[in-house]
Amino acid sequence: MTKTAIPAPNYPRPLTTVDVVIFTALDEQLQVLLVKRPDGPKEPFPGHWALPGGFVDVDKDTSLETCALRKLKEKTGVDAPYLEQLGSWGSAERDPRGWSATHVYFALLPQAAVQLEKGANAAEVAWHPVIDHKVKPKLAFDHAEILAVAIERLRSKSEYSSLPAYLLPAEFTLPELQQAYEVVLGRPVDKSAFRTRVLSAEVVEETGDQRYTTNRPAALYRLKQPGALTFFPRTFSPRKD
Amino acid sequence: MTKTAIPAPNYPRPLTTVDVVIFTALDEQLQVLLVKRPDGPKEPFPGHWALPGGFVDVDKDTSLETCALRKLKEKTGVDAPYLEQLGSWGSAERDPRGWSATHVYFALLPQAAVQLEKGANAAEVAWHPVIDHKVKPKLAFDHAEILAVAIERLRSKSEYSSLPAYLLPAEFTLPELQQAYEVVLGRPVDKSAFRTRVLSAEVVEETGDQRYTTNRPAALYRLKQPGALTFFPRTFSPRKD
DNA sequence: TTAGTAAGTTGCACTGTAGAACTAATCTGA
DNA sequence: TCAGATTAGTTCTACAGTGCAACTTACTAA
Repeated sequence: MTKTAIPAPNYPRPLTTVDVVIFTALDEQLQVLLVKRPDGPKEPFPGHWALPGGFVDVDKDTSLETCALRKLKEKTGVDAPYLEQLGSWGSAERDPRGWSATHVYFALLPQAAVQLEKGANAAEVAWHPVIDHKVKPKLAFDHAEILAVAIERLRSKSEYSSLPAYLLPAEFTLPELQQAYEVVLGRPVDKSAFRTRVLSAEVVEETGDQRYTTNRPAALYRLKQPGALTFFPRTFSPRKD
Repeated sequence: MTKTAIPAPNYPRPLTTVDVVIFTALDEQLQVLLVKRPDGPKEPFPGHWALPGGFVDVDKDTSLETCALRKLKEKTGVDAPYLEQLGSWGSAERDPRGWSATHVYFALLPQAAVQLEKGANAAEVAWHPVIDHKVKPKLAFDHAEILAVAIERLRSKSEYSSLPAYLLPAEFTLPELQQAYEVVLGRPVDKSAFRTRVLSAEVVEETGDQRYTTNRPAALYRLKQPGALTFFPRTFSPRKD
């Protein structure tokens, strides 16, 4: 409490939680991080898979976003190169412990960066492939609905922005970036159109190095504005003036 | 409490509120509905203008969205033809009464439908023109930041969707719709490109009637899918197959 | 009947994409 | 050392959607 504090009215308060939808690209598939909920008679959805998250700690967390970053770091051990708010879900019924509202964030991670934390109070943590806007296991709470919205947001935003680049490490080749788009969008993308789009939008810049694999080497690029999204030109396109 | 209820952990809980950003077009300007906060020593931001909103009532409100609809109706007396979640803001500092999280919705209304409620517990309620992503008065809490995000969302979504149509009554002419876009986007829009866009995207359908004013009458249209958004074709355009 | 005004159409240049066919650089195995 | 396979990257053409300007149409008002 600060010294300017004003007493709050005494209404009953909903439970406040934060959940994070964490995406990565692995085995040429879009995958999402899930945790297994603990067993026990007083636990909601015991043994179900769920999105990582939990209660806001009004002492530890100064804001919803720092709370999301904390939960992300607890499960993956990394800071996400991209974190965005997805929305919030709240109702009397979604949690058997009472009226609850959850604030959902989604993050994109390069697979290489991640070392899943299985120690301590972390229950089982695993990547699950996203197939047809869903994962295989039945999820706890309303997390299946939340996940579907997250996937839809990721897909639609990838149609006109640099978002899928955050599934890759800081340096990548254009064919790798194209594949990230294809994994997210779930369809092939034309090579030449893709290259002109990305290069003319000035999304990336060359590092000067090349990646040598089994065939012709590919030029390496990095994002011009790491952490930010670049948008491709849209309709109602800008006038000349 | 339902009979399947599970006891909730005893953490201290943040305050939970819902705010609504209500837009309309009036006098060829984008305008937003604001309410004046009550005066009093135990009131935060006394006398400041603020977005309409307030605490979630865990007895009256079954979900965040019904709570938003309730607050909308309290201030305007109407059901909004369009309501969408904008996001949530939560931190230890944003409200002097303690750690609070607000869930923000935004709504679009035709001016004609609205009759501002000034009676009862409603304080002063008024439309304020949006100029340069801001309103004139200094707003309470972090509402200036929230409003800026709402305006930005409205603008960017209007670039590629039928969103501005919800600023108009159910029946409208194409020049009226074009003007709604111009008010929201803050720039002129080419007439012929606009018409081909709107008509080929099948956003609207003719009612068969015409609006007679002082000159050549204009054909009346209505939305083909009232309540839903239609999107214009975007980049990475669909393949032929 | 004519002038004025707003609704609606037409034609052309320009931009960005889809698609396919091409060239370039490397590795592998004979 | 050279041929074939493979992946990186380029070029060319057709086409769709837009920006812009000039045009036609339908009404009102004097």
